[in-house]
Amino acid sequence: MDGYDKYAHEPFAVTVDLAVFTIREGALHVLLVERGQEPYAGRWALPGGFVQPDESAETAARRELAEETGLSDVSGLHLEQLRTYSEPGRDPRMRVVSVAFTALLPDAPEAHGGSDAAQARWVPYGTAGPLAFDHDGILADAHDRVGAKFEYTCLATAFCPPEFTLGELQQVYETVWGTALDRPNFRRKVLATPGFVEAVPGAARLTGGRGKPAALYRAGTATALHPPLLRPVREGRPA
Amino acid sequence: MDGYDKYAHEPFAVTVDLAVFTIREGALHVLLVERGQEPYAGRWALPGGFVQPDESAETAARRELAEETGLSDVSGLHLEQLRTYSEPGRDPRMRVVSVAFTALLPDAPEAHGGSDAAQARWVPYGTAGPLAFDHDGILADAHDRVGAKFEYTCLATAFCPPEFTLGELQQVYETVWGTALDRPNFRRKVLATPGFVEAVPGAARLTGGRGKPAALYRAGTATALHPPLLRPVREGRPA
DNA sequence: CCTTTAATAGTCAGCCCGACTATAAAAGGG
DNA sequence: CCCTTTTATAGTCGGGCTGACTATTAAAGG
Repeated sequence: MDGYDKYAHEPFAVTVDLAVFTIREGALHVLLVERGQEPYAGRWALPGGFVQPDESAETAARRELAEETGLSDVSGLHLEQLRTYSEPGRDPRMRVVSVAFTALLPDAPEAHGGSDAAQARWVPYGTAGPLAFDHDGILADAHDRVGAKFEYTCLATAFCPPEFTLGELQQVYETVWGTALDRPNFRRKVLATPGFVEAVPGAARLTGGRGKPAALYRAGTATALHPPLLRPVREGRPA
Repeated sequence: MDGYDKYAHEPFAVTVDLAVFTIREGALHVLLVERGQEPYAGRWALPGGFVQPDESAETAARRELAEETGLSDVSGLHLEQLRTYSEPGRDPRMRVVSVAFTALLPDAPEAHGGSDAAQARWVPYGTAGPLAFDHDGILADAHDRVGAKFEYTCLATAFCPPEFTLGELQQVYETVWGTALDRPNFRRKVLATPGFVEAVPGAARLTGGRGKPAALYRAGTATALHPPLLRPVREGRPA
């Protein structure tokens, strides 16, 4: 970081890009916006925007998250820096360095237009055509990261409402990993991990579906999973 | 990434900062440079520099790595993006966004001055006083990341020379984790993981120390560790 | 030649986990 | 009202990984 006298080149624009995930009807969805201008006019893209002079990338990301989702309070949502994308040609207009973030939402509020003219929409993961810029790569990296963190953190509860059943938590894992899990074993593992979930004192849900009503749980205080909850190895076809 | 008409603010300077680790005489060392100018004149700092207009942050990081270590070929070294630091006040002179990287070196070539005027030096991890800027935090984050990745990747071989003994590999783990490991169990685990290490055909080292000569191994082709090699839980005092 | 040192081999019990079966408690249909 | 369906929850059993530990081998040094 010495040698500031070298500062004799064009400066950079710094943006944030957001990969915002939620689960709707048992399927993983991503928040996308439709671009109205060139380049990539009409293509879908990750929401994002410029970092303002007085804010950090994290602050900018949370501000964009609030704007694009229309939620009034995004302070409790999981927001995590993914990595920074800085290839020289990634934006044809100018030199843009983008700090990518991943966010996880429990329920899916209908995306509203936000302050920008662009329309924001929830799209099932994998169904959107090629995205603008290098956003396909960013989105894939974000999905990989979330899947990997599910193994050794309690992150999955970020997809759940404040109170949830173990069946719902298991569906979150199955949706993100794309794998079926054994219900008794999943239950045993979650309950055996101290601080992962804690039982809600005197309640059990019944009205919802048919079948025995499930007990309700809240997210616990733990953040890491020791030992980890490894996803099953798919040995059918080694990818 | 829409709304480029908003681009009506001061631009950012983009730099890379490097946390370069190596192991010398059984102790973890970090590459640091001494600052010659204000601010933080005389303080130690992580090596780094500006990203040039025609290069990505990764390219800039590898270029800086070559300059600061004096190595002619850094193409095979492990270099990994850590995260980006963008707090508005982190550099008192101007708005600087820094992409931090972590690098791992097998042997420790004596640090030479590099192209900059600043002197580069290997310093035992933890012994350097408060570093310049927010580099203490970056260095701590890098150390955490390396320790965590040792659990579920084959990254530890990046600290080893091309051919090494299992005892040396174990010392790498013990140095980074700061924990003692059981030798037979470590050996069993490493050899049971396919692709972690592969035996060198017909060689055994003898001249070095007294005791039975150890077999030599090379880094394998595997990159991930399934199941992971978890570091022992220190239950003496819960940090 | 004996001791020291370090690598390697082997043993054994406990725990976690995958696979599986059994029971409980609701809804729905005849 | 009973019986089936559905889902949650409890329990079992064997294999594999792991921590703790002991034994053997092969060198160096006095």
